[in-house]
Amino acid sequence: MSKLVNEVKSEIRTLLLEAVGRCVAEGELPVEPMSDFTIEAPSDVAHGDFAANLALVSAKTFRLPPRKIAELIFAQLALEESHFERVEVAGPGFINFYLGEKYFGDILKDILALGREYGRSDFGGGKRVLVEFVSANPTGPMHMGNARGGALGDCLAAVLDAAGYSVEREFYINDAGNQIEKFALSLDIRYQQLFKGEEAVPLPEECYQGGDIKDHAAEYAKLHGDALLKVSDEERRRLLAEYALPLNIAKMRRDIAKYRIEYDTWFPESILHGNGELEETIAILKEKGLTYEKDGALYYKASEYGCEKDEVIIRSNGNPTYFAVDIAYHRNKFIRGFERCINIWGADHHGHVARMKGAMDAIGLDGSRLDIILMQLVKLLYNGEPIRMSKRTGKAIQLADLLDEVPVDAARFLFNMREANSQMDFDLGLAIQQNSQNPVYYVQYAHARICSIIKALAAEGITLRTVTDAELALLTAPEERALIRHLAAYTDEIIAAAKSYDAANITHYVVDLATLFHKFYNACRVKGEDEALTQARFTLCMATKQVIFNVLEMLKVSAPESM
RNA sequence: GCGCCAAUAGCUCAGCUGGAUAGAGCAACUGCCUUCUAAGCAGUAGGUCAGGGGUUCGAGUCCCUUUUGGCGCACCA
Repeated sequence: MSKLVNEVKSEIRTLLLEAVGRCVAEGELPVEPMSDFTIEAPSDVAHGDFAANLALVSAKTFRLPPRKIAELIFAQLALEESHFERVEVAGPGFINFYLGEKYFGDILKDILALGREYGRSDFGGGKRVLVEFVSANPTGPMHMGNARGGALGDCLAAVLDAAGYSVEREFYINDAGNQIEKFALSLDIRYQQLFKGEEAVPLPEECYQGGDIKDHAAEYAKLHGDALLKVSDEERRRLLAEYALPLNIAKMRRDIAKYRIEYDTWFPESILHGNGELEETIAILKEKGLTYEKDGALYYKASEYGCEKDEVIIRSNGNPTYFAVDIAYHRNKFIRGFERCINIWGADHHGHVARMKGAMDAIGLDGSRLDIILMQLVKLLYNGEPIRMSKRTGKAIQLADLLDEVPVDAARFLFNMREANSQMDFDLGLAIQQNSQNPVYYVQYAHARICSIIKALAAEGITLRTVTDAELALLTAPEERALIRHLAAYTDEIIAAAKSYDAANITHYVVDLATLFHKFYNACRVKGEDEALTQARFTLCMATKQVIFNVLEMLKVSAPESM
């Protein structure tokens, strides 16, 4: 990782604390504990390369006006041997630090030396983290919500990986329980309808209404005829489900692969029913006195763990509820040794969050190590107009429909433009568009443009050579400095995204990077300048190309050499 | 009724977890290609940060409240 930015920040911290020490020694400031203060890169270049708010936050403890404190500290700052050429007190009491020119060149050298590793850090310290996302119900096709969840989860996992966590991706397959019985029943009805007519065997309200169920039944009938009419209801449903479920799961795997997601684990719910972990989990709750029976059902005392009311975990018919199995599933995750488990859930599950965390506490694990990211549902638009139905199937838009229409690059990128917890419009018209309105093309264009410059240089026999610090110091234009500052911020940006579990930081970062490059491109020429300047700008282009590439590679979006 | 999430330019959204004069893109208008990709750039215009209180050196950001939207309060998942 680049340590330059952090070195500089900690240098500022040291310089400031030493200055405060001298102020105290000379009796200019009282002896008080230091308040926490921040060192940030201001959005406005006129405020220096880094700004410290030390004087502002310590106004209260020092009982002096912030501006006065800043000036006392400023007078005691010793900049000799530091990275800084200038410091000033500004505004209400900020202390602004201006970097010397060598820093900017060092950033570029650092990026080129690190290559694909640039941006990665050990912030996460190798802690094991599990990201579970999509986990679509295998009883039907995946929908738009799964599309958003897939893009968010996969990119978040990538961000955490880059930030130094040991990340695994997991898909939980709900291949047992109530919804599978409903699935089997739905298949059964559709199967019987093929031979007896729809009127003779009506499909109950609570059954899956989708056409895919009909298709499965018809396909089975084509393969095996009416053989199943002779067996028991139970047997017929079991066989139909055993036929159709693997087909659905295989389809999900194909769509997921097409979406460039690679899971480390596909975890079937049925395992928990078979290996005794479900029983163990319930036994733990019982032993702790956290259950009771009522109306023939077994209740878990959720109200003792932050919930409004208690929850059924075993129904009066003897079947465990989804909640019970989910507790066992999350227990399993922690037993596997993950320090943190991150789940991406639809916002309609938010009522489940406190229950799940409370349940982890209840069984003696730590619910605070479970992080739930809630994702608001997606409203699909076409050039501003809401659309609900697929033109082709007349049914709700599926993930597969989306991937037929929208390039994977665009889908992955656009879904990560908004944080999970915001209601999102996804405009198909925009996503398909291959122009500047579409941010993913804007970014890719910047990459292609750099490649084009490199080709143009090569055509004239110019290749990148090692440039000296003095040559890199030629990069003084505001556009060049702004671009380098932004390149320098990348590692911190990934860490910020990892902390907030929000990959949208990164898409915004790379769009801004593309903007800064395009501005540079229009303001400064690379080819045809003085040889040293051409080489310095060539270096800047290569560093920019590397960072755009690193971002796109992390998001699994392609970085085209030409467009 | 109770709870969770949201509200920033005409539209879609940023705003670095409390910092300096609230920023982009789209839409509108004006410019920039005989020179590295115009899928680009520069400029003009656009705001009571939903309303009202509070906290403090300082609030779009934190607290309270009202309004308006989305979602949830099953022996569904």
